Amino acid sequence: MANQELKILGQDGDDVCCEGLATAPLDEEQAADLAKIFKALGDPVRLRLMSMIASREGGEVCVCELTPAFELSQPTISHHLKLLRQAGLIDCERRGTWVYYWILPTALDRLAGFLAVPRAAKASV
Amino acid sequence: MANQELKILGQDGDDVCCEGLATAPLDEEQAADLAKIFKALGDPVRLRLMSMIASREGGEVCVCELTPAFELSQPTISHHLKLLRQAGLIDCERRGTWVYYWILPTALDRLAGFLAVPRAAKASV
DNA sequence: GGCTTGTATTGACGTTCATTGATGCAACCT
DNA sequence: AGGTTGCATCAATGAACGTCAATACAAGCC
Repeated sequence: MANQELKILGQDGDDVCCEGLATAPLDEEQAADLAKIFKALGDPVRLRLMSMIASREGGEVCVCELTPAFELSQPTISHHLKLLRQAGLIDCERRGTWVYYWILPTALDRLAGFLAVPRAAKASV
Repeated sequence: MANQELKILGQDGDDVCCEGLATAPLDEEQAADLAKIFKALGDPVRLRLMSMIASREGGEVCVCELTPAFELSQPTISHHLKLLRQAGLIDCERRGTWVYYWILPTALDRLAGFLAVPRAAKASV
């Protein structure tokens, strides 16, 4: 269950993580990889899921606590969780009857680093 | 031309920018606002446009330099630039015949700050 | 004025996405 | 074994998205 996420930025080979948005123009492959992750965050339900999980004391949340927070069907929440997992943003584990999700902070850190604009590029504002 | 972007995070009123992803669960409105911005970044063409503009010496790029970098029609590039502008990520100005685009670093900084996960939430990894 | 070049907008089309009800699978309980 | 609960997958549908050709608009040039 934990081995389904996509190959993520700079896991090996080309290293997207350490290059900022402003260091050099992205090539098509880098852009496609990153776009998948941003797209995963580009939905209000998924952003709320992320924040619900990330802000959780202990770092883990049971699906049974996430689903009732939305006025959406259970399959829909399950679908969004799957997309976040495929983007490498969260992971999960089954423990008995319940499934627990947690954030993968490394992915978030890489995104944050990617977005941080070096001072040079800020001069024009 | 410069006054069309959406009302952005924490421009006034509710302040999304200073709350991290992990500080508290997002409410629906905050999530919807942020999702628009992440969605704007969730396309490879738009990410490449962003990096081409951001990595540009001087911080400004003419559309006439962006369009030929893609195997896409000129209206398509124009459409993507419009979406980025509506998300508050870039702005533009017409100077004579040409239109120049530049990055709005504040928006990127806010996103980066939002994604930076506090140490507490990282313990579980 | 009319012509040319650069950019934005419109309208249409095919694809992808979010959502749901129905169903399947896993784990517990009696 | 049978029943129940938690979660994932499937198949279908309507909405949103990316793309383009055609067109419109803006600015410079003749």
